[in-house]
Amino acid sequence: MSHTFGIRQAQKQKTRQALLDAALALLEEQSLSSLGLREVTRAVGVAPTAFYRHFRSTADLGVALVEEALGSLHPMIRTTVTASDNSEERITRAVELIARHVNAYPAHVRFIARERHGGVQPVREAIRAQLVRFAEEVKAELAKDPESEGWSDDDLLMLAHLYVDQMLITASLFLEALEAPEDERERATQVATRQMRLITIGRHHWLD
Amino acid sequence: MSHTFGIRQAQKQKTRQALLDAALALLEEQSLSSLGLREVTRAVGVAPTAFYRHFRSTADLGVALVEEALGSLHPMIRTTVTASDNSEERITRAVELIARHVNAYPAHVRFIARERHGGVQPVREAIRAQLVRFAEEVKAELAKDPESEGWSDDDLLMLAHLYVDQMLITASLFLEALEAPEDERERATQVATRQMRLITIGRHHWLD
DNA sequence: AATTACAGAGAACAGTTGTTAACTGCATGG
DNA sequence: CCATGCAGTTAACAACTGTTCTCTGTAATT
Repeated sequence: MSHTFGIRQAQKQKTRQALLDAALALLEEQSLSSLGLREVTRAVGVAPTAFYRHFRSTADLGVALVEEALGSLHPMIRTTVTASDNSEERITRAVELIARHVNAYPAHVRFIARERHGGVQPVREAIRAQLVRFAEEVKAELAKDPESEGWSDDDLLMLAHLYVDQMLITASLFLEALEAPEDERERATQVATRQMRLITIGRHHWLD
Repeated sequence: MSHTFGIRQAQKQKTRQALLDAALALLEEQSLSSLGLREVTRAVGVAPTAFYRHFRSTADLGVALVEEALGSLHPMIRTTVTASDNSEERITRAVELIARHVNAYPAHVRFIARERHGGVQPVREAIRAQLVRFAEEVKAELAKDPESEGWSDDDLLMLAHLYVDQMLITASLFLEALEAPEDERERATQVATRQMRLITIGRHHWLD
């Protein structure tokens, strides 16, 4: 589908992306449920009616933003949990990776954190579905680890969700400290690392 | 201040509360940043301009809602962490307490979860400040526990924040399952309990 | 070369919004 | 008992919203 890219299709996708970018920028200071269609088109510089050529409504645009934002988050989560010899090293690497991602895509992270419990139901559901997929991937990755021997499927999924939620909390923590002085960001890193470590310790002794 | 309650003051507080209640109800299907002043007054049945007698803006009303919502959450959190002999029993009691609170004040819980990362800065900050206070209380309660011997202040606070965040996650999980069939709510309880248990295990072995 | 498809523009609509001003009625304090 | 304070009303404003319909230019198809 859509393998043939004429000038036409290219231009359409270009303004579509411009609408998504403008919306994401506007959403730094408000929620999706208050984002106006005209507001977005005005920021892009196109007529309000052009919006309908790409999205049914701002809620529809929001769902598209979920795909974009969590699409970019996808590789991060997988790498985070990938097994390595030293588990302490894995933790610090994971936290650093999250910090790096927040620095690279702050608007995406903010959008997900904000709209996960936001006022637009289709968007909430889209985020929830993606997070469930993430948790399943994390579970599969955890299952490979020899440390997961004797774990039930339910417990693995429970731990996976705990990790996913903890990642979001950490990302949101870094986001709040984005423009803060260096020492506060360092403090955030320390807290996140220790929380992750405590969870990992709990994982080690789960089967006692 | 305001110990003398004439008929006048009583009526004022009555409509003020009516505005808060109406706003909270309207916020079940949208975010605060899209809540209109007229929308609220219409729901209460007063003139739009009456709004200004109580709040400067809807953001101001939001801050007031934070106090109300987290005021009712306050006793819950304290009881949750209160020490008891059996730590397993403490966990199930805590989870049950959260479930009970969500059932009793679903709108409050939804509001906090939604606006914690929402689009209105003063409200975000108010929630953050309250959660910091909660974490400090939890830390103080944890410090009393003989199990906290040898823990640094930083680590106690780190654990306290982990507990507070986990409570919010659990509350939000119960909220999503509020009108779901019984078996899904039971599953939510199981997941929440086991996550809490894993954290507690990590806490037990922290000083190894 | 002629025809079609379609992204985007333009204008107009009914309805909504926040905010200001001047008012009314009544509980309160002197 | 009278004067003041103030919660709530009424009316009006300019600005904004989402949506519909009609139109235009041009890339794609035949």
